[in-house]
Amino acid sequence: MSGTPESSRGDLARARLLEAAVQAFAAKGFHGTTTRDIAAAAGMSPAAVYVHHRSKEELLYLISHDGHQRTLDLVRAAVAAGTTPTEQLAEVARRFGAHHAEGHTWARIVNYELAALAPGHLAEVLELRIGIETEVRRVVEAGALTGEFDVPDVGIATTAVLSLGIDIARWYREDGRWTPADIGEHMAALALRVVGARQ
Amino acid sequence: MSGTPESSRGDLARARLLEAAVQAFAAKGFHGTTTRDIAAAAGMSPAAVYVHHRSKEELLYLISHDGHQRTLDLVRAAVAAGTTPTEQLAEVARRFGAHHAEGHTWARIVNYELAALAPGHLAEVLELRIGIETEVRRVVEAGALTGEFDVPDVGIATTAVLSLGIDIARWYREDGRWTPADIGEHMAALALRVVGARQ
DNA sequence: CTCGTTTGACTAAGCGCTTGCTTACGACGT
DNA sequence: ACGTCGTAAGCAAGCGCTTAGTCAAACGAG
Repeated sequence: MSGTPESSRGDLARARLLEAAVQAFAAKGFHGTTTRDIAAAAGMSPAAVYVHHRSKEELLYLISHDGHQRTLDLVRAAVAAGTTPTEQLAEVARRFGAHHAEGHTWARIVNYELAALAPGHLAEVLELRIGIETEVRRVVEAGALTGEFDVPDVGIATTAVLSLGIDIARWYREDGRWTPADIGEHMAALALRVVGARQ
Repeated sequence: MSGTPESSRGDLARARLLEAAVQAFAAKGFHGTTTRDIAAAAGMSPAAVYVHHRSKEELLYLISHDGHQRTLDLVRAAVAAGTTPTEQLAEVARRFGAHHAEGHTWARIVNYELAALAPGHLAEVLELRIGIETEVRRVVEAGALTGEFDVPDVGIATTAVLSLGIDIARWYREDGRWTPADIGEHMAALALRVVGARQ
């Protein structure tokens, strides 16, 4: 019991290393990053990584799991914030898009470094991904059922909405001319067009 | 002057190594792949890689450059195959989508391994990417001008069309329920919705 | 309050292994 | 006999991770 559990000396160092790993993995990929890179970016010696984390892969897992969990929570909150499928889909796309622009750094890791996860960790993360996809699919299905949407193929429409959001992590630049909020608005409009929503 | 230039012994080995590199880079990423992986997949010794190619990075460059060039050619041909922006955009999305599904393996490398290219090679490849984007943007702009399309933002619409195609490389599985041709058809329809084309 | 002891954060050094790539040298078709 | 194609062996560098130990802060007995 030494002070608040969030701000102990060790926890701070752990978070600093994690943030350094996020930047490095996003810029150079998991395999392109060395543990010495991470340590240097955190202003510590190479051995410090192993004081606070079990392995380089564990750092990736922590980033990936946390990123997926937060995204799943965000999507569920967006669905809960609307009453009709149209409202729900727009809100999901808006928040999902803004989230991926704002957090494009970790989003790159979350979406493009899955292959570097250990089998057990990958399985855990894939379940969260299925959860995210399922949430979106349900909204699309509901809209198709009420006739609000016109979707030739629910799977393609779901994938397309997710694609538009995920791919933001690939093309987004902070010095570009759109803010995350702008992108969220555009994504909401695009998602409604993709599902053929009645205007 | 020894036989056809395409089928000499050396050229065959070169192509075999290149194909092995495509499979390996796509599965494990550039930095996750070793030159021994590539040699083994081509059924040769580790040193054989360097008989036919200058470096591991050169293999990536050859794959990336060729992939981009073929995509640019494909987009230009698709534009030339239509007369109105609506026809042109549908054809671009159709061929672009089918191409990315059919060639999802190299498409992963082409779109997600840019950071591993040497600076000079990267610059060359980025110019081809700009060419591809420009072709699509011109069609979107033309449609907006004729009133066939309803686009609040040309940049976002262009990016969205490209996103839908590029992201196929991430999610496409050969054992899924859509063929590349199916995906091409869906992409054509989705692209028209994205730009608000009059039906 | 004092002072030896404990605890946790951190590092210098380095271990065993793998990496991209090179060198020296055979094998084989023409 | 010659040039092309290929390999066995290995080098220097870099990799993930470990070990042994330093140091400052926290602690508890007297």
